[in-house]
Amino acid sequence: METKFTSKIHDIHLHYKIWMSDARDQGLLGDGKWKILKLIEQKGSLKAACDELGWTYRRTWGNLKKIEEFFGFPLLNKHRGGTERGSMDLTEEGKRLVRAFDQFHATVDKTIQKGFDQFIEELKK
Amino acid sequence: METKFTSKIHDIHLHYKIWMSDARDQGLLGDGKWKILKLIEQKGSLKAACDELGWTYRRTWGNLKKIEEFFGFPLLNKHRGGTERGSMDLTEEGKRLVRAFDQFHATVDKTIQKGFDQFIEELKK
DNA sequence: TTTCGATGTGCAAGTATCGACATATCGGGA
DNA sequence: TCCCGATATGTCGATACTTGCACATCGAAA
Repeated sequence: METKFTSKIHDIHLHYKIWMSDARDQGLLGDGKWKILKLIEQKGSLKAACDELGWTYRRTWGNLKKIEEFFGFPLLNKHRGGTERGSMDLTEEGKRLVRAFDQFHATVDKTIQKGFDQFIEELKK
Repeated sequence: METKFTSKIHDIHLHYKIWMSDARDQGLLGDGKWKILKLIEQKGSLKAACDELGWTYRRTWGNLKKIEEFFGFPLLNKHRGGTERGSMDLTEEGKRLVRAFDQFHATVDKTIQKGFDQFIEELKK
C-alpha cells in the first residue's frame, strides 16, 4: 500500500532510554551507568573504561558516586596506590545489579523492536 | 529473601522515553509531541493545549514545525483569524500517526512494566 | 621514603538550551 | 474597516549543563 508516509518512512530511526531514579527523580541507573559498570567489570579500571568510551573520568566518576550514595553500600571496590597504581572492580552487589539490568534490557529490547516494526507497517497501510 | 537491596528497593522509580529521529538524529516524534498532538486533537487549539500542559506556545510551536518539515506534508490544519480567532486540528495523516504511536506505546508499556517487576524481584533474591 | 599512575574532588570557563517578551499576521463578523 | 484572539516568528538574556584543567590522595614496591 502506498501512503504519504511511505517515502520518508525509512529515514525514521528508533531511540529509547530506560532509567531508574530515587524518590527525588535523581537518576540512579540507566543505560550509561549500566554500560560503564559492565566495562569496569571487564577492564578492572574506571580510567580504562572511560578511555574506551571516550567519556571524561571526572563526569563518570561523579555519576557512579550518586548511585552508591543512594544504595548506601558500595557497588565498586576501589583500590588506590600500590603496585597496580589503582584499580576498580564490582562488588557482589554491583554484579547482581548489572545482571538484573541485563535481563531487563534483553526482554525490553525485543518487544520495542517488534513494536516499532508494527508502527512502521501501520503507517504504510 | 533478604538482601542488601531490600531496604532501598521500593524507592526506585522507573522511567523511560521512546522517540524517533531523522537520519541526523533530529528528534521527530516522541512522548512530548505525541501528548501535545493528542491534546490538540481534543481541544482544537494549540494554545489551549499548551495552557493545559503548562508548556510555552513558542517552544511547542517550534517543535511541531520540525516534524512537519521532516515529513514534508502537514499533520496539522491551522486556521488564523475569522470568527473563531484561530484554531488547529489534525489532518488525516496526523491522526494516523498518533494512532500508530498509541498502539506502539500500549504494547511497550506493558512489557516494560513486567520487565521492571522482574528486575525488582531479581534484586530481592 | 620516594615513586607513579589511578582514584578522588573542586572550580571556572564555555556551550547549549530554555523562557520571557515583543511583534507581526490573519480574516469573519460587527 | 476595525476588532479580537489565536497562529506564527524573531531575539536576547538567564540558566543549566558539560568540559577541561588543576590538584590532592593513596600505598605496594623499589
